[in-house]
Amino acid sequence: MPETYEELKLENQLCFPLYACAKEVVRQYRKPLEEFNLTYTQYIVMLILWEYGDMSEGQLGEKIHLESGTLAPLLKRLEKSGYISRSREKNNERRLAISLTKEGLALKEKIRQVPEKIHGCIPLPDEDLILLRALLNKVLDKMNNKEKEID
Amino acid sequence: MPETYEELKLENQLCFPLYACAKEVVRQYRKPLEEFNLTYTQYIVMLILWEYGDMSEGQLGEKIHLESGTLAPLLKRLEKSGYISRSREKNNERRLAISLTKEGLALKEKIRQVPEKIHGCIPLPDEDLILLRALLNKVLDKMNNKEKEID
DNA sequence: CTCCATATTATTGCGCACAATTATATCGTG
DNA sequence: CACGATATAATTGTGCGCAATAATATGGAG
Repeated sequence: MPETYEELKLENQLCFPLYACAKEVVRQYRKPLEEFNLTYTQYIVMLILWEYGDMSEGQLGEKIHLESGTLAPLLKRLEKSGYISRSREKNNERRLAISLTKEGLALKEKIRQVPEKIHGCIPLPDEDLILLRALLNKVLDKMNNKEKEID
Repeated sequence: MPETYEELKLENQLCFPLYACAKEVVRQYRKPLEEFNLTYTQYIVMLILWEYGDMSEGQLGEKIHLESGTLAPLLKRLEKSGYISRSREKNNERRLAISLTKEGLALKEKIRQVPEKIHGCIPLPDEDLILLRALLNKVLDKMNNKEKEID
């Protein structure tokens, strides 16, 4: 009986399409974000701040699934770009308060066209996109809950 | 009429769950791959070589969606680990031939348990996983074809 | 109040990712 | 053959991502 190693084939794994797809989508965002001087990850940070308001670095890290090793320098760059300000919280000087600047808030209006542009680049009917999004959100939800159970 | 910026909410976008999910999955792979001295991307390279056989750096790059800027140093590290060898093709010295070593081939047998382990970490019923995989592969397929149309 | 444990962020080191550039080999045309 | 165009890979510079560690602030027990 020949050995086919089915479980190692790319087509039969989730890891590769997820990896490749994520990279492709990030690539699509590069150009439209360029004019705003934002990287993809910085853009996600801005989305979070717009939606949930100012918060500490740690809270931000939880939402975006990033540690301070990545977030700390990234936030410094966002501050340099003028979109956020970094300051210690008065009540607890360990915490770093991340606040939107006036420019950061104003960006929200200017950048609205971007998701629309990207949407046009992803070659799948809307119903498939909705399904895909739902499945991915489901995985994230369950993974988040799993982590909390361990605590 | 209040402005809700629906199109900028995380839940309504594909980009964020895709980004976060991909990161989480890569994270799951880190530990099981550690004992083989492989990173996630190196693991994908090995999967490609096992499935399709030896090829040039450029061909590999097409399959994994990576440029030489990433691939060149990564392949040097894989060579250092003993899993592949790098040599110029006789017929065309511009091309870098990537071949599996004996250790690289042997690894295939040892590593078979890994996908199984990961599968257990992704908290979704099998039918959802199959659907998710199919949707992601569909996006990749269409994006690949789109690129080719441009040429 | 002191001291130790904990919380929070920053730093360092390594590897991935990519754009831009450089280096080298090959190919085609005169 | 010579020379410019193209193909292929390597290098450089910047930023993301993470583990490990360091630095600083807070809180609690005695």
